[in-house]
Amino acid sequence: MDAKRKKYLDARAKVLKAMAHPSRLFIIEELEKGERCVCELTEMIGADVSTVSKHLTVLKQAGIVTDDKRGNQVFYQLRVPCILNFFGCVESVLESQAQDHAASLAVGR
Amino acid sequence: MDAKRKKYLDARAKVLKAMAHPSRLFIIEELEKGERCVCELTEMIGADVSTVSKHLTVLKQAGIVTDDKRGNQVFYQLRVPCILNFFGCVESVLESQAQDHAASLAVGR
DNA sequence: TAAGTATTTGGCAATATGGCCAACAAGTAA
DNA sequence: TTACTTGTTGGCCATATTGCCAAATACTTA
Repeated sequence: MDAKRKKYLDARAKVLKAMAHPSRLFIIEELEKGERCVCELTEMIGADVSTVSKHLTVLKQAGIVTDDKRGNQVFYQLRVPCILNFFGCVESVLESQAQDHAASLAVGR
Repeated sequence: MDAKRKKYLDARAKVLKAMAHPSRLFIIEELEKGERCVCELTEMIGADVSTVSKHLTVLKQAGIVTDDKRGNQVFYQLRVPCILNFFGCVESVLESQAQDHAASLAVGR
């Protein structure tokens, strides 16, 4: 694997890694509906504000969201609108797992 | 966030997490072309066989690949053919980052 | 059976992640 | 100014990840 290929893979892995956490997926899905301030997301997630803020930093550094401070609050928004189409394939993976599980139950394994 | 939503997010995060590593992305891209044995992947990645084997275990447990032992060798294949379409959006994120970077250079920031 | 090849597993060390609390920064309002 | 609200940052701890080596397992072939 040459250096160019490695760089390509590193960049893509970084974006996926930023998405690969339940709270961060939640944030992404929520921002699909429109911008949200940190306090709203914190309320919905039910973790400490500092925790949510750090998740948002991860998403921002990965280039997935941008922020906009207005008065007291900071509003986050999705930077790339397609981000959720992205999940069609994750669904397929999950569905095929479910099928396997059903099949193994039927066979009695 | 209710229990059902949490379960949904956990399942999707798990699949993304399994993909979020350069060597595992490499494996996924390589398997798009057809099945490969562990020794071929190891050769291409240039890490220890045991390391590659563990990456494959991660992908298998996430439901992304399946394995098939034939004789001495174990061949891995993608379980879900769409897995690479999946990357259109990652590309968008990376491109928008690149644009920002170019813009900030132009402005002299 | 003995030796060789392919792969997985266990163990360990280094590093990264996630989440909480406390402290700080910035804005608003009394 | 003082007090309050919203967010971010630093510190700390528990846990997870990654990667290597060594050992074990499974097949094949001499």
